[in-house]
Parts: sequence; C-alpha cells; structure tokens
Amino acid sequence: MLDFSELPKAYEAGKVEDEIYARWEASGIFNPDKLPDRNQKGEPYCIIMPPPNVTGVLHLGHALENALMDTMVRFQRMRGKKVLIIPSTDHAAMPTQAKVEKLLMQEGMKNPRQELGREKLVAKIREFAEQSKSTILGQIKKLGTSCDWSRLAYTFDDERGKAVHEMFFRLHKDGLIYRGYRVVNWSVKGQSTCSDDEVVMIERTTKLYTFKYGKDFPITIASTRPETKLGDTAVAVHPDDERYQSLIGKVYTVDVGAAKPLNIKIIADEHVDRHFGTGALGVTPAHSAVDFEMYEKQKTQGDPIDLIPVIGSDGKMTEEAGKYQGLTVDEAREKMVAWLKEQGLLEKEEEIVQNVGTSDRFGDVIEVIPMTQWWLNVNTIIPRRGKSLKDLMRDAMTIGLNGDIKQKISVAPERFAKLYLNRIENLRDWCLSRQIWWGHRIPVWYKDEETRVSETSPGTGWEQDPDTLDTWFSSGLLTFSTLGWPGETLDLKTFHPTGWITMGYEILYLWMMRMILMSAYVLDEIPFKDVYIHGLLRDEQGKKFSKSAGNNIDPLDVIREHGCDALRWSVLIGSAPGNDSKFYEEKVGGARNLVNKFWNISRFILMQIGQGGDGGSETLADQWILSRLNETVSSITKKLETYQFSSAGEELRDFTWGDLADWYLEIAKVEKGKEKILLHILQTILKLWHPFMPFVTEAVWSAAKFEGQLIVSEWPKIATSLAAPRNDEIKKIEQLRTLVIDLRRLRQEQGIEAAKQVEFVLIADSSIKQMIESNSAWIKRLINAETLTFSDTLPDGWATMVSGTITAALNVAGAIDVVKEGARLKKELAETVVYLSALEKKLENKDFMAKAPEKVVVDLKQKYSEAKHKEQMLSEQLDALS
RNA sequence: GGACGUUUAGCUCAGCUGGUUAGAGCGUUCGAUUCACAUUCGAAAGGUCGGAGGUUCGAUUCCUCCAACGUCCACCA
Repeated sequence: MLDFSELPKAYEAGKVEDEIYARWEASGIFNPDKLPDRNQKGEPYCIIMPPPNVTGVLHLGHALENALMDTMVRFQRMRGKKVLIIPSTDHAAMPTQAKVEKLLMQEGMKNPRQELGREKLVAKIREFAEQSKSTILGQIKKLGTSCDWSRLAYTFDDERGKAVHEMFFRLHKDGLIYRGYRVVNWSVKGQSTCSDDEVVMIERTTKLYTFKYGKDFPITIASTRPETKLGDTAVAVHPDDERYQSLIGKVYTVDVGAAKPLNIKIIADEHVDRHFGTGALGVTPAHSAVDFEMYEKQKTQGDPIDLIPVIGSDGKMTEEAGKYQGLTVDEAREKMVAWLKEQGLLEKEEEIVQNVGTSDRFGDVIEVIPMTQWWLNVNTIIPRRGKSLKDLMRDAMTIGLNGDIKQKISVAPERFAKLYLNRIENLRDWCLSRQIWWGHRIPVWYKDEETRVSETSPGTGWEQDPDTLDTWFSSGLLTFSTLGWPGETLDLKTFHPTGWITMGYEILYLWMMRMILMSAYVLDEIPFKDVYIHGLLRDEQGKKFSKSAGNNIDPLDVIREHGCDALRWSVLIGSAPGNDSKFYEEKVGGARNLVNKFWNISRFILMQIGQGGDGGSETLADQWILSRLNETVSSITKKLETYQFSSAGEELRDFTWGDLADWYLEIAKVEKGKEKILLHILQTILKLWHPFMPFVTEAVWSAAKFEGQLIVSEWPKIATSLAAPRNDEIKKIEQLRTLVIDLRRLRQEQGIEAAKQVEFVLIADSSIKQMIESNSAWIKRLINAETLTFSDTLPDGWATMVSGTITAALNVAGAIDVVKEGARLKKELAETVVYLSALEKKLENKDFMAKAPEKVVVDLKQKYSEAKHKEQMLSEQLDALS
C-alpha cells in the first residue's frame, strides 16, 4: 500500500519540472517514430515552431506561443495522432549582424566591417549566434514544449542552406528571380537594403516647400525634400487637370544647381492628386518608389524620362548634385532652400504632418535609392502554371490551390484572412538581396561579363555575388526544409502539409505570406492547413514588452517563482484568439493557486484510496459527478478541436474546482467507499488537464504509480450512454445543490456563525422529502446542521425561506424581528411577481411559443410553476406574520 | 485617406450561428477555518452590455449612424 499522505502539502514545481522533462525526452516520445503503436497508426500531425531569432533570449511572446503549440500537440498526441513538433531557430540576418556590430563598437571598434573584414566578422557573429542559440533552446525546454529535438533545425545550417539554394535555382530558372536596377529601401546606417515589410512608417512634422524650378518654369510644385529636386526629370499632373493640360508633353530646361541643367518633361499620371499642394508633382525617379514607377511606365510607353541619382549609398549628395556634392541630405536641403529664397522662387513654407519610412532594425530614415539588386517577381506568370506567385498566394486562401479545397488554408480568427488577401493585392516585387554578410550568400558567380548560378564556384577567376539573401527567404521554406526537402523524404511525404501553425499577427505578412508563396510554388501544396493567429502580450498599462521600455519580463524568472504550469496557464487563459492580452503578476499568482489546488485535489483523492471497501451502488452524487465529468470531457474536446484554449481551460477549472472539489469531494467525506469512482475521476481529469498543465499532472500520475506516462496515455472517451440529456436523477441533485446553497445563505443572513451546529426544519412534499432524507448526511455536513427534520408547520420564531418547492426554517436563538422579516419577505415577493409577469408575458406570446425551441418552452414552463409556488409560499408566510 | 479591431462588474477579460433572471478570475465587504488545500471554504455587494436609431415575438449578440481608444496599410509629393 502506498502512503500518499507523505506527498508534500504544496506542489513544488521547481523540484520536479526538469526531471519530468528529462524523463519525457529520454523515453523518446517527442519523436514521432518512437511513439507507441497507437500513435504510429494515427494520422500525422505536424507543427512547425515559429523560429526564435538568435539575437537574444526568449520573451513572454515565446511563452505564449509555446504554450499554445504544446497544448495543442499534447492534446493531439493523447488522441492518438502521430505528432511532431519541430523546433528551430532563425539566424535573423539583419538584426543579428546589427547586434554584434553594436557590441563590437561598444568594445571600441569604429567600423567592424572595415576593421575585421568579411570572414572574421562572420566568425564573430557565428560565435554569438551559437551561444544565443543554445540559450534559447534551453529555455524552450524550460517551457515544457514537447518538440522533437532530433529534428532540430536552424535557418542557417547546411541542410537549410541546400534548400535555400535549390529554391533559388528553381525560381531563377523559371525567370521569377531577376537582377534589376530599381529603387530600393536603403538604410544608410545599416548600409543595406530592406524589404517593404521591414520599413516602419512613423509620423512626424516637417516643412512643405512650395516653389518653382526657375523663373520661367510654368508650374509651381511642392516638396518636403527640395534637395531631391536636383534629380527631377519630370513634373506629373493629373490628365484631366485643365490648368496644366496644354503643357503636357512639353520639356523645359532648368538650372537648379545640379551638375547639369535638368530637362523636365510635363507628364500626365492619374495618381496625382489635383487638390494637394499645387496639383503638380515633381518627379524624382531615382529617389521615390512612386516616381520610379512613373519612370518605368514612361519607358514602356516609349516616352522615356531620365533617372538621375543625386543621393549616394553613404547618404551624401553625389557628383550629379553638382555644387551640392558631398553634403548630407540635411545640409543640402538647407542650402537648396536658401538658394530658392535668394532667387525668389520659394512661394510658401508650411508645417505638415508626414509619414516617413524608417528601418525597423537600424532606426534611421530610409532613403530610396536606385541600385542593382536581386528581385523576386510576384506578378509574372510562372511557366507551365498559368499563374503568378501572387495568384497562388491568393488561391491558397480562397479556392484552394488548383481549385482543390483540401489545399485551402483556414485562418482563425477569420478576419486575418481578409487582411492577408487585402495585402496581396498591393504586393510588389520582393527585394531579395542584402548588403550584409550574415546570411545565405547569393549563389551567383561572375567572371568578366559572364554570370552563372551555382552553389559552388564554377572555377578559378569566378567571384561570388557579395550580397546575402533576405532572412525571410530561408524562413519561408521552413515547413518543408525542416522535413528534408529538396530530398524526397518520408518525413516530407508524411507530414506536409503540416497540420497547424500559430504566430502573432505582426508576422502575418513577413512570414506566413512567404511560407505560402514558397510552398505553393515548389510543392504545389499549402504549407499548413490551419493557422491560429494570436495576439500580443502587453504589460498592465497595455504597453508592449520591450527591453528599451524597461518592462521586459523573463519567462524563466516567472517559472522559477511560480512554475511552468502557472506561467502557461496565465498566458493562455483570459483572452480571445487574435486579441492582445495583458500579463501581470496577480494573474500568475492566481494560476499558481490553481496548480496547487489541483495538486491537493489529486492528493486528497489518492489519500482516500484504501480507506474503505467498495461502496456498492452509485449514489445520486455519484451519478451527478459522472454525468458532469462526461459533459466536461465532451466540451473540452470540442473546444480544443476548435482552438478555444481559454474557454476550454476555464471550463475545466470550473468543473474541477467548483463541482468536483467543492461539492463532490465534500460529499465523499461523508459517503464513504467511492474508491473506484474517485480513481476514475482522477485519471480522467489528469488527462484533461495534461495539455494545459503538463508538469503537475505528470507528477501526480507518477506519484500515484499509474501505468506508463501520462503524456502518451489515451484521451478520455465520451461515454455516449451518459451523453444523453440529464435524467431526472441528475436534476434532483441539482435541486439539492440549490437547497444547500439557499440554506447556507439563510444562515449567513441570520448572522449565525457557520461554525455553530444548528437545527433546520423543512417542509417538502413526500418525494422530495425522501430524496433529502437519503442524502441528509452530506447535506447536513455542507450546511453544518445538527439536525434536519421535517414538519408540516413552521415553528414559531424561526427564520424561514423558500428554496424551489421547499420551505425551510432555521432555529435562531431569540425572536426574529417580525418587522424586518416582513420587509424581507415583501421584497422577495415583489421580485418574484415581477419575474412571474415576465415569464407570463413570454408564455402568452403566441409567436414566441410557435418559434421558440421546445427545450426553451419546457424550461420556461418549469420555471414558471416553480416561481408560482414560491409566490404562494411567500404570500402565505407574509399572511402568517401579520 | 483606407481597412480592421476594441468599448460588458472597481480591475483584467469571456460571452459560439439572436432565446430562461448577462458570466469568470482578481479586488471589495461579511463570516468560517484542528478536516486534502490559509496557495483554503461559505455568503454578499457590484452591470440600464459606449451612445442613438433600425430589423425581430425577443438584441450584449444582426444592420445603420455617431463617439472614444488602439492597430495595420497607403504614392498626398
């Protein structure tokens, strides 16, 4: 016989978590190939972990993400699926290099790239990344995530490198990847390009200048950046604008101080807003994305305009800028404005609010500069496909790839699908190349005028392209590069498309879109069937957690203090899918109490075992709890299937704490011999709780010496015989519950200390009387009554009340204040009458009776007769009083 | 400028396709506590569901408008 009273009174998370995790890991069940037979035969279910950046350590967002994934995966594993969750990390090219460069500069280096050179700097970054990576992986273990470490991936390891190259070659062969001279987003500080998605718009006030290029120029234009006007080659007006119509097509030569006089052509473009400024737009093809588009358009229309770069990659004015050469943009602007004033060309100078793009990694204002870069064309038709990448991305979310509904992604919450589609329509070509050194180097080689695409050098004299690929190129492949692609592996066949994925809405575009693009293009498959978008965790004031704001919380600190289960619970519960939620200390405290409560419920049940024989037939309470348990199993299963984590958890808590602990276990203290049922209940709730609180449940499971490991035990089945609507017996106990609650309130209202044993007298009809009598032992216990007797009349001077169809009287010491009692009864009677009339109105409404579901009508009638009875009792008592 | 979201108890939030007297956690007040759990138990107070219309027998839920707050997008130079 095991002595469970030796178990610690309070659950000690810190003492057991690491050991439990190690045990799971050692038993191999994180690896789908080593799962029990039941799972081997089950449906494959794969989740790709959103790879944390190797830039730093985990934050609360990761805790949330891991809690979501792991809850889902444990649920699916217990249901018998062949479950795989693949852990990975992201080399995060730009941020990682930026971070290491910053560190080196803090150590005294002025320009790490110059001082170290490519090889040495990359080595430094690798060293940092490796260290950071191992920290992060350790942290993920602490979060309890049951991922398969044997399949660990890194976006910058050799296997992923192969996938990256292969993808590059295929896209290139199909003509989707091209090298082109176009304007890019350029961070002067980072000395690299970035994609549109990495540009963060910020609002600021700036001056808008209204001026002419020269005295003889017919049109006045406005600009916040006069210095770029040194590169203007056109003025665009709206084609229908009668003010300028006669000028369209004309060319004017002006001299604003650039190296050469500028030829300005008046062109028509309907993007021009007639009502903003002067209704005319100075076109600077080299330094504005929109203007560049006009430039391209003019070119295809056979009416070309020039492109003159006046700002260089160092952020300074170029040779083309003439007398402004070498100045920074700000200096040039000042000088230009001064010149305009001097010449009397400046007409107006006003403050306006404007959005400017900044680099999300380096923080500086993005300059738009024309450069030769590698691009991915999202609009051109893919050979043999008849569709563009953009089309594929759209199909995956609407009709399914190739019109196959099985190849359609569903997004929860749905609204994000709309946002995604909206975004796709505005997608422009993706700039792939980055001028940093940390990342997959572009597999293209040059020799003299020749270009060759190849993984390794084609021979002597060939120079590899110095640029690297955008990190998202490699993370976009993750759903299949982690499964062995480009090899035709068993994993790939088994697990792709993956089953489910979760991510924050902030990387919806950056990551989700690219995974869909890559997978649809190369595998003709969606990367995942379901996406669950989660919100952001914010602090108590609603601010984002960040290091710079100083409100950063390390999930490991929380675990150390309250345990992993408590952390998981507190990030999962109390929020709706896709909505942000707040994280604060009290929430974790509450979660820790819950974990401990759970521990003690289990401990109590275990301590009952061996206390007394088989209890014989099921009592009313037994039937009730078993029915509730079954309802709970059914509901939790359904909720987890539909990703209602918070709601599922809350219901589980309410059942376990409310129904089980506060009612059934209290009853069990009186009705002995429930060993078998208690054991069944314990095993069932351990399973239900396991996905939410893996550690405490496994700790109980092993302390109880139950068979095997909980993590691979079978999810409880829904007993269909009990799943039917509750029978009359179950209704009866609900009635008794109501009675107990009412009697407790009666005590409380009478101000009698709960400790004191008191006498109750009840008036009830015979069938109810019998029911109360056969359950009187635990009823007495729960209301702390010495005697519970029945009578036909109410004793004088006792406090009375009505509960359902039962009238109860409590013996209070001394006389009751008749006036006070009368007032109370009157109030209650009035409330009942109001309630009754509301019910009556409903029941008399023919339309309602015709349309309302039968269940509702039956319930209503029941309520009505109960209330009617109560009304009668109350008025009788009131009469008796007076 | 566009799109989306939020607005429900003192605080943090649930509330599925409209249906009994709108819920939870925390907090508050009152009471209990040798009992598995003071990381506990019982009871109570607290909401005209942001505002105004509309549809319906019935609206927190659906529609329209308005307000406040928030997020994302956008080529207003």
